[in-house]
Amino acid sequence: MYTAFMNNSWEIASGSASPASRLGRPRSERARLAILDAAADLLIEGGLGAATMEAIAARAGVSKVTIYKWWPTRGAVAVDAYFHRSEPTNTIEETGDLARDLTNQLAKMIDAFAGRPGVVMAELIGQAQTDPNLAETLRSRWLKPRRDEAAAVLQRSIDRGEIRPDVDIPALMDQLFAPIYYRLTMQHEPLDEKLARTLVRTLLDGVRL
Amino acid sequence: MYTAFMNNSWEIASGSASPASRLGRPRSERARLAILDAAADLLIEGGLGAATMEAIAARAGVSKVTIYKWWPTRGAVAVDAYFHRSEPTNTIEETGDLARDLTNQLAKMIDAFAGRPGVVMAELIGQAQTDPNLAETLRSRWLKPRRDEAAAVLQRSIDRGEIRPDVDIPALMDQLFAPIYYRLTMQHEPLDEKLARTLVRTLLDGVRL
Amino acid sequence: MYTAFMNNSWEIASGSASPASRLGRPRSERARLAILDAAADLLIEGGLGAATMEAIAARAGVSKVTIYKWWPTRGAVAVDAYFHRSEPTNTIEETGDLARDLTNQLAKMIDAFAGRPGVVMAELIGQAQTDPNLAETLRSRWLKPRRDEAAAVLQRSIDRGEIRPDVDIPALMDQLFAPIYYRLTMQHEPLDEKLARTLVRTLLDGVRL
Amino acid sequence: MYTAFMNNSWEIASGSASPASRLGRPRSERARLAILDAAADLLIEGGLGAATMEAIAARAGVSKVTIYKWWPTRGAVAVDAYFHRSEPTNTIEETGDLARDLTNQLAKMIDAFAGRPGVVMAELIGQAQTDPNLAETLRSRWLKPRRDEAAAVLQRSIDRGEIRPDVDIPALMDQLFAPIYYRLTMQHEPLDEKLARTLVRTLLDGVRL
DNA sequence: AAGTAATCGAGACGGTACGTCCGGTCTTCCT
DNA sequence: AGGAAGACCGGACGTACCGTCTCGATTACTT
Repeated sequence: MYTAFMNNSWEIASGSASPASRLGRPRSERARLAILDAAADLLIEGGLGAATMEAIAARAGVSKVTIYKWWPTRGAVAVDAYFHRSEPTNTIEETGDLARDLTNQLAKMIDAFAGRPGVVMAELIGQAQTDPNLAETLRSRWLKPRRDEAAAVLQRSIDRGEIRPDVDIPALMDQLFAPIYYRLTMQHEPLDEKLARTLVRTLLDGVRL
Repeated sequence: MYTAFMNNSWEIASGSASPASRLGRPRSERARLAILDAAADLLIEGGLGAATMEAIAARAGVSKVTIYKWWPTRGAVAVDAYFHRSEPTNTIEETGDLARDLTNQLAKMIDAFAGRPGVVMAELIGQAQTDPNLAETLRSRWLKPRRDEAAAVLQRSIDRGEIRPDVDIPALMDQLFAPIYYRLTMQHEPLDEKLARTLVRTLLDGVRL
Repeated sequence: MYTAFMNNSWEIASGSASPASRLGRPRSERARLAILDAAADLLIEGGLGAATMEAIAARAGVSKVTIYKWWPTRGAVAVDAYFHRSEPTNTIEETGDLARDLTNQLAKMIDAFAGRPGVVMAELIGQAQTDPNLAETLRSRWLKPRRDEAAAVLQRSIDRGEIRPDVDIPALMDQLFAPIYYRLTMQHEPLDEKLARTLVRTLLDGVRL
Repeated sequence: MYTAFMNNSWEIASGSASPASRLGRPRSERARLAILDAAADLLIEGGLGAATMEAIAARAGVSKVTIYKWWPTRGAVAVDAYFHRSEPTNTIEETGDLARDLTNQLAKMIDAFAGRPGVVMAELIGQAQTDPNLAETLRSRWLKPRRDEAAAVLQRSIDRGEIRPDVDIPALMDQLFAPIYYRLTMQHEPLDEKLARTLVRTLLDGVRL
């Protein structure tokens, strides 16, 4: 688990780090940012294939060892770089209208996957198939927050008595989110915002006459 | 497009081979099978990472050039090897009970993804993110046949007047199949046959009270 | 020994070939010439390195097997091709003036080694270091005729009483010819016709005061 | 020019190494020697053909990249390995007797070319026909020192008034040394020490009655 | 005319080595 | 102790030729 690395900023920010960490030369924040920026640039320009450890090190003006010191695999640097650039946009305002709120969240995600960032996310997911650390990071830092948020919206709707109380919430989440990732990775159908409305409507009302 | 390579058996079987193809030493069927078997074995044993061109060549007792002659990338060999082992099982009997038929098909797919073959498929999907040929082959040889079959089942149900005639069939297909691939690749929830029933039920009836 | 192959033209010309050779399809003279021409062209254009069996076959419009049928190594084809283009020029007129006759022969050889043919000969000699067949062919078809001719000139001079009768003729031949090959292959000094005069003069008169 | 590589030991020995060269991990002397030893062994055992980059790397327990880092071609490694084993023996004592001194030097060279080392040298010369770097190295590190030494001996003899002062010294050098290389590479006559005496005698006194 | 035999083109094949790339690890000195 | 520089081993890559091997087609001579 290298999620610890993600918390570095936090550890550094907090003044009361463990006494052991106060020995020797402190970690260079300059190097950390240079690495993340270099990796992010490479990801955007040439995808995951271009973001080799060597290329990142060269571009960041940093030695390879420094990268390995803080991130175990190239996938780890890549996710961090991805979030370094695009994390902020993940909260959503809730109106109380279930269909509208869910549609909004899906549309926001579809929008975030347009263009290069979508390609990069697809490649990260691809890489995660052979990199368990990367998979775990994607789950905990990307998927879970979004699922939790939607699940909360749904739960509140259940509480309001709009939804059958016996539903399988994780399965519902999948029926909402999975098609987006599926189209992102398989490219068999276009990934546009119309999809958001269709998914929510079918989920709520079904297709049976 | 290397899908042409997949059709070799078909092309050869059909009597109308191009006259040019009768010149020179014919392709060695022995080598073709040895390659596919070696690749399939390696995939099962060690995943896509183990199915190196060199390893396949060594195990098949074949030269690397012979592989490159017929498949452009290791992904290409891998899909062919995957299908070489597992293609037959894809048709489904139709009973006329929509829910039952769809559930059966999903359950069959979930079953096919249990164990090593599921891991391999996940890795193939992962690899497809950086290998457009592989992506295209997966779409045309794996996804499409299954989607087409389910779509036909759904269409007949529409014709029988059981389903709203204005539904977005591709989106429905995604709401059925995508969660399976999503759980296969992201591993955030278990992929078991209970999921099949839940997906179909929600799709047909919705969750609204 | 593939010197037999060199005699092919002779064998073909002579009507009374061995009875065994009269069975089956006769050797294609067209292919033989196409091969030699292709090889010679490649030698001139890109040296021995360019005259691969595959390149020769492709350029001659001939299958590789046909070449291997008649020549065992690429060196063999190369010498034959070299002679195919440049053999005629090797006889010399004798005037009876020893110094003049020897100088003429050396000068002629130096001239033959100017430009690309010299480079090709150097490469053939180079290749002969690891190809015994090629070495033997060079000795018997190139070196020996020239040495024999010069040796005969020298012998007649001995008979005329101009030269010490106890000389080591092979060593004399080497002291005349070797410097030319040495400069051709080592390139440490220019290979020009002035060298011919110097070599002959020193050989005849020595350098002692 | 990779002769620079040959001088590494010298450059390192000299105290004035460039400041840049003190950065990073220093070159591994262990690897350098392992490579040269492995190459020399392979040369002796199987000639230049056996001294592939892969074989050298495997035998030296070194990666191919490390070899390519310091030597551009296999010829380059081969010469270095050759000299690594046999360089020391090249100086000669001078007695003041011209014939004797020259004969001694030639005999020493003939002796050095007996057995496997002679074969290897012949192959190096052969390879040099298509490898300009190798050719240059042979000239500067092998031929030139020996020619310079003999030329100095000759010059002193001229100074003593024993030899015609107008002689073409390079041509004389060739008439002495070339026959040895010629017999080494063409194998048309035996290369024994008797040749040394014959060459010197003819050079000094000529053959004219 | 049918049969026999060798040749030829095309091109697939196993094999060896090539020169390169990247991953991870290491060693050195500098800060 | 952290970091930049960079050398190092290992493994795989994709390519070039080699020499061998099928094929089917052609071209003679022999019955």
